[in-house]
Amino acid sequence: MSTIYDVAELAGVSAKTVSRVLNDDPAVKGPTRDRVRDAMTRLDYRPNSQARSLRRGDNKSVGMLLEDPAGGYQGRFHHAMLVASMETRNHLAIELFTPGRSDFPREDIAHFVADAQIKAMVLLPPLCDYGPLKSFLKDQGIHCVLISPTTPDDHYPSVNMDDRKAARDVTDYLLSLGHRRIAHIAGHPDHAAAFLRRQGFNEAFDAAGRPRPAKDYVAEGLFNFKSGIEAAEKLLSLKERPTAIFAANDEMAAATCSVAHKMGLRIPEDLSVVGFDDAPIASAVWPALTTVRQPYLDMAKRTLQILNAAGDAPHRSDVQERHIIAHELVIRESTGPAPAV
Amino acid sequence: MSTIYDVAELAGVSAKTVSRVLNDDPAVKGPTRDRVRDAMTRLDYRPNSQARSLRRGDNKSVGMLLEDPAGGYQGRFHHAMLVASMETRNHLAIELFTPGRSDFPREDIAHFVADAQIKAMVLLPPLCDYGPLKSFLKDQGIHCVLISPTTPDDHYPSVNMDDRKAARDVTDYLLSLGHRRIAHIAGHPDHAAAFLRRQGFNEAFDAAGRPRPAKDYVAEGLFNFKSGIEAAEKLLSLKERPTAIFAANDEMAAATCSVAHKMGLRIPEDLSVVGFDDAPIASAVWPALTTVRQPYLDMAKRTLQILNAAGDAPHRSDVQERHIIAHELVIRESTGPAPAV
DNA sequence: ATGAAAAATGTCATCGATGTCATTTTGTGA
DNA sequence: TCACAAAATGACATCGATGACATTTTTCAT
Repeated sequence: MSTIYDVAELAGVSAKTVSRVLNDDPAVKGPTRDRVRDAMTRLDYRPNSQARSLRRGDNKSVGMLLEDPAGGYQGRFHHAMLVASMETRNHLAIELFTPGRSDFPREDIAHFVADAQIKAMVLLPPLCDYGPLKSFLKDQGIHCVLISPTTPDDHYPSVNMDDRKAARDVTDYLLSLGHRRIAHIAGHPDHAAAFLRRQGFNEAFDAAGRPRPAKDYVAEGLFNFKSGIEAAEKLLSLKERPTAIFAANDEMAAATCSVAHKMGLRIPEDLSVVGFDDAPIASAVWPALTTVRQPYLDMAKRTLQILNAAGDAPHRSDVQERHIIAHELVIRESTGPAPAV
Repeated sequence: MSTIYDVAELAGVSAKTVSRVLNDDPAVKGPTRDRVRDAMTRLDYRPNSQARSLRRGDNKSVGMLLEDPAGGYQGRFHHAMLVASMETRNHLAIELFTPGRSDFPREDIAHFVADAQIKAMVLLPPLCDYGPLKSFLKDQGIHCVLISPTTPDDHYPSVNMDDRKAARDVTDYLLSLGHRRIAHIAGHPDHAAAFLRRQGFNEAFDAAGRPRPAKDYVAEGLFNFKSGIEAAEKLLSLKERPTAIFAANDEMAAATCSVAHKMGLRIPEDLSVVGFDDAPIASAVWPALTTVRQPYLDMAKRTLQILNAAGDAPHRSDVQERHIIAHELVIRESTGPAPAV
């Protein structure tokens, strides 16, 4: 590997001048700059990032604690962060957080932060609501961004999507298709998102000046396939059978489709189904699900913007910084006009 | 952040001595060592890893190129690598490889390697068989380990599981349960693993001194659910219906279960089904699938062992280094004794 | 008790880049 | 043409750790 000195020698300048070229210092002009550039190319020179950040004292690594880097929400957000950090040239360091093991692996985390020279940390649900972890990081003076936390935090900014609004959009859409008998399969009661989605669902009726669906039109699910099956069976065997079902996530929506098919109902002719998340399963099932796309990539990009900008202005702890990223209603084949009565 | 000098001052020794304690140099003894240790604790000192590897010139970062860090095989291996690298205290750096974009992102990869100070790279299928990438890395002098490559490489060691043997184990097991009409759903013809699994399947019959299954007992699949459905439908409508089906992966095995159920066959009473991979779907379906567990974690551990040992002895290019990691047959509820005729 | 070997610790330079400040070169107006 | 400010470049110290080598302290045989 060639160093800045090799380049300097080849270009016939001092190392400092090479450094200036590297950092786009406007002081270096014309022919000198070109000679240096040329030498860098010829030697296939790459700056040593360790030496660089040792001297500068700064650091571009962003850390992320994950329980399951490959699965579900975390997996999809992880992917988005990787894409986003390629663009911003941030380095993303992943650490597994295994809550099972010992009470709270402070030592591991401290080690991780020091070892990977972490500048800041990204916390996803449910970790972003885990008090001991947050206060530990606060003590260590580590900046964080929280992704869709249940409770906002005074010290750290958060990046969210608007679950309530998204659920309302879904419901508005179903209403606009002429549906009047619209049921909801709610998510796990421990998740704030489940609550907000249900709220948005109800709100749409209020705004449209229609009565909210009867109590038996809202079934309790747990965000998984199995609970979706049970909820759908309950809803679809009501004497006033709904013409549309909005499930709080795609897995339960897929379960709903499967129950409907078993009962001989056609989708979307007899029943419209909407999911939430735009998880892989949403396009894998037939018919492909109408759903809400979680704006993972935009959330990841914003997260990095926040982190890269941090330090420019000190954080004001009297302002809660909540970033709301726009979602998108993805209309596929599982929804259609309400059946004629 | 405190430095080695702060510790030295507090302990009343020189920085070098602190360094010695850090590196477990046996030269430092008794009270001195204790004083230093104590000072480190009091200051919550963490060595600066950048300074350290700048000086040492070595580096513990292991790079991994992934197309989809969250999905399928790559996602599971990624997870295993994260677990394994926590133990060995290696840092794992992930870079997305998006073959779609431009012909071949040499510049991105070179940048990644330099920027993350990569010591070595781990390549998964199908990247580990991608010639241009491998020769590029060779030119850059980067050490690699290939995971389950289709064709072994003279320059780089590989870590594999024995697909042939595993398939044979599955088939032996089915034979031992008394099954005689055993069918196979093969995998995607482009994958070496598909070929090897089919080979192992056949071999079991040879070894048992039985005739190999008729040609129509081997259906061609593509490793996905849909192709599994079609293959299973074909196999289960043969007049001599098989009593056991060994699918080359779990998705196709799950598809087989679903077809069997639709036809009113009970599993395992009427039909035994075996998958391969022990993917999440294997335990998600009912009944849970008997399958072969890919030894992801052991493979990941071995990979890091190889990389951490590399450099101790130079690589001999006349020896192909192939590491075979033991798999495991996971017996669940989808297999049982052959039905009485 | 004494000297030499062994053990413990310290000094200084160094890894590759960049900040500070000094020096050289260039450009400008009289 | 010359003085002098401005622009371009360079010399040197530095970030935090460790290697090479020097120095001090201990140990032990005689």
